[in-house]
Amino acid sequence: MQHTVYDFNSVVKKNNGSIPLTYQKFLSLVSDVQVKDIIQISKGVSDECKASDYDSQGYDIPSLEEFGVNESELSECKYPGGESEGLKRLDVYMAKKQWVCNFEKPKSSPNSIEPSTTVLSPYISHGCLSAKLFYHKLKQVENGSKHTLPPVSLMGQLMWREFYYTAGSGTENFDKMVGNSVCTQIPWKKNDAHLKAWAEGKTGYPFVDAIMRQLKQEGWIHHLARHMVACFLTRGDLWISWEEGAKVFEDFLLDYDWSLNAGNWMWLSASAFFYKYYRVYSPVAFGKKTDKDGLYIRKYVPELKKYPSEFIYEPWKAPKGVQKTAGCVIGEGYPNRIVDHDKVHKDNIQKMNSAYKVNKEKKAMKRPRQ
DNA sequence: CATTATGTTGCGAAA
DNA sequence: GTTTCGCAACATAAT
Ligand SMILES: Cc1cc2nc3c(=O)[nH]c(=O)nc-3n(C[C@H](O)[C@H](O)[C@H](O)COP(=O)(O)OP(=O)(O)OC[C@H]3O[C@@H](n4cnc5c(N)ncnc54)[C@H](O)[C@@H]3O)c2cc1C
Repeated sequence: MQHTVYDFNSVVKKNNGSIPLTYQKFLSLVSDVQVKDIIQISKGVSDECKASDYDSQGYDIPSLEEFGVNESELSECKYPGGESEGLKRLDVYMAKKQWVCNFEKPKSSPNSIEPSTTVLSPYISHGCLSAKLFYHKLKQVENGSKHTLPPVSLMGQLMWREFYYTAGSGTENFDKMVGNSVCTQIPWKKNDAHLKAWAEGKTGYPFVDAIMRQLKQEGWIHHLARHMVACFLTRGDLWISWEEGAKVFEDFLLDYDWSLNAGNWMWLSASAFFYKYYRVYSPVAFGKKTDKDGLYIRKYVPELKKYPSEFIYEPWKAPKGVQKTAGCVIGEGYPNRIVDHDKVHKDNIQKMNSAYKVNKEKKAMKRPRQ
């Protein structure tokens, strides 16, 4: 039994003992692997395996009340747990043949009010939904029809998961920078005030704050929303270690997964797998592409609800009068920006540049010419 | 060994 | 309005 579609040990073996460092390389390694059918378990627990008190309620999952949680104080549960819910969700999406066959991840929206991707991740991460079952259902839906391809297709998404599992399983200290052979060493700085502002959704950048608040409230945010806030915390704006961000994600993501979280954080911080560090997300421009009027911001940062669309992504630019009319003065009802993106992101590109230089020199030292 | 093609998903100014 | 280029050159895999 395994948690992945492919056996990552044999993938690594096939690659002469080292992990594939690119997605395309990974795909080529698994291209001729026949994925076995899933095992159907239809029977219940057989009688001889049942303890004498099998039917007693003593082994039931404790209720929220027993954990000391007052259910009425919780916000709506958007993604209820369990296998039945996971299978139901899988069925809903697999029934949309057109949608699956046209799926292109980079074109999906990070800030739609309802998720633009499947949100199967919490179920897959918790073992409520088998990655192999997802694989076979997807093959079935794609079969015979024209469809998009990895990396952008829905199947491609599942392959990203396989890719990161392979990398994570074959790399020491994969969830850290130090001692991690695939991770570029970058001199991140500690800044507890900035880290706290980021984690609480109080950076003063409405799009970033909306995403962090959705994460806290609902436990799931879109992949590109993760890009936005991960870039902002690390190489884009705050220059704080990706490990700090990963810890916050671990606390709040319903779909938290050791390999996927660490791997994607390294990607976003241009520490591994992705290297074009001058591609920096703008907290003002990025969200506008898919949500010009900032409806998403208005939902998760309600103090800005009444702002005109012109200023919803950069409320500090609104004249005082407009701020007052909208019922929220910047610096009082909503925080001032903790950094100036236009300035710091340029400085940070320079810092990335020198970090890469140092790394290159170190690598050259380690492997002198034979 | 050197060279070259490729890479999920940036942005903003210039042409 | 659309395409191209700068950021300043990235790493990896293939040849
Ligand atoms: C900084 C950062 C941290 C992340 N941390 C996690 C995490 O802890 N757990 C987690 O499951 N995903 C993580 N992801 C990956 C990705 O964002 C989520 O898997 C995806 O958004 C889940 O939504 P979905 O099920 O609707 O995805 P879909 O687009 O519907 O994809 C289907 C499935 O493919 C897999 N998948 C999709 N995208 C990725 C990806 N980039 N990498 C690996 N597998 C992927 C997931 O299992 C997902 O359920 C992270 C991404 C970033 C940028």
